[in-house]
Amino acid sequence: MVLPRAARTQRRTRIQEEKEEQILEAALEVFSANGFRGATVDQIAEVAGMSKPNLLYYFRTKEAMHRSLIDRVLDTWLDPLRAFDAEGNPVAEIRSYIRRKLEMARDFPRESRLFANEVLQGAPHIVDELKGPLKQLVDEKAEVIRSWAKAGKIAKCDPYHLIFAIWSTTQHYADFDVQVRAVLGQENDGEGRFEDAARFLEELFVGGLQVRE
Amino acid sequence: MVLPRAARTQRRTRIQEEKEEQILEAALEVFSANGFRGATVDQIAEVAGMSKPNLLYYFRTKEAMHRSLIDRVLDTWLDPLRAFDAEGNPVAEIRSYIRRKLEMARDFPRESRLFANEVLQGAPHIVDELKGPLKQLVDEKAEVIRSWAKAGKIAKCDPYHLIFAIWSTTQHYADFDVQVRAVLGQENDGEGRFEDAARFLEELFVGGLQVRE
DNA sequence: TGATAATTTGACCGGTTGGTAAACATTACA
DNA sequence: TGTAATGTTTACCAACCGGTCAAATTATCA
Repeated sequence: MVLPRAARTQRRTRIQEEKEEQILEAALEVFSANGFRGATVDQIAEVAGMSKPNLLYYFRTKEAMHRSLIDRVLDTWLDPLRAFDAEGNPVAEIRSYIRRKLEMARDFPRESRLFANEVLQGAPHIVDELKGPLKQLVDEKAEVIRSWAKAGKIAKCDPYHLIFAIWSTTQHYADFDVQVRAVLGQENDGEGRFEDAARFLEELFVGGLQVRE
Repeated sequence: MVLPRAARTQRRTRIQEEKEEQILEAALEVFSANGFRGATVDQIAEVAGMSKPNLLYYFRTKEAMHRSLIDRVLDTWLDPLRAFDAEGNPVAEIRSYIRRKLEMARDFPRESRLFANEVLQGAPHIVDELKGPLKQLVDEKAEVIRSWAKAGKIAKCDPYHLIFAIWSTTQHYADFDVQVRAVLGQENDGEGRFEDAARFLEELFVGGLQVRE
């Protein structure tokens, strides 16, 4: 029988497992570098090392690949924010949130760019997720930040814009990597750059959120 | 004669002037929303209100339109940074730089997204400009910031990462607009949001750069 | 081992896309 | 006003793209 993947029963073959992983890896590579429209199925197939019809045997459409990737990324992407602990020390929590986000930008730049591509072009596939689960999570954590400010543990500030600022500054190193490299030059291209960025951002946010008169 | 636009003599017709403007306006709309690959010439022609061959009479290729736009944007985009004055008051200079960048994100979001799309996908058309003119300008201004830090007027910090942080936080409101809107909700959608962002960012950077023991 | 299900491939299809050719229309200007 | 240059349109093309199909190959397991 030649049932499409989605319609098959629970049990997944070893080959299915492997090939789907292979495909998603290739799709991530291609989508993140070219956007949804800019990526071609042939290209993904080539990177995945298989023929196009073979690829389409596992994912019936280009959209299906993309959705599968987006869902996976969206979920793990928010882990650092979920880890934000209301009971912890505010400054330490913010500091570690920044560092974790920055590590993700360093270790998973393709995932960041996949997401950036999507949002930049109006987030046609994920508006609902943004307005639903994402907003809900941010609302919740914003309340935590607000309570810290109220208790005088950090400066009074708009928690939403604080979160946006952390997102944008950290993801910048993945999404605008080419620009960052171009401006900084070849020297200091590896771990040093990451540490410089981490140090700067931590001081910026910790200093900027210090309670002042 | 039917010479292509680029090969014509100096003098440009009134019609050329008008139509090229019309086309670039349409191209900006379409490119910024869909990326280079995602945009189609037909789409641009429709938005510009003319037939595709007519459009291609003014810009011989899709690339030519894109390049023309990118060149224009790249130039005006750096104006705020050029205005950075070594002689001015450091805190005031940084504050006004942030505000100006944020105003650009508000007033020219399409230009910001055009640029973001380009860089996100590896900046294939503008790597040279990034490594050349852009790097040079940033190097120059970084030196100014470093001198301020040395003179004890602001906290010691990596000037490059400071500039990246200002770029990313401000442009975020143009590039990730959909996400920002989704998280903040409909209420407070207009000028208020802009003012909130401006106030937050100014305090963040001014506070973060304050000289401390 | 053999039969059945799962996997892989080459050939192909209809729609879209960037771009062209050439005829037609309009404008500028002597 | 006449005419040459400029501007516009219709019809079209070759390449590409997402996806299908049926036949061939390989894996699974009774």
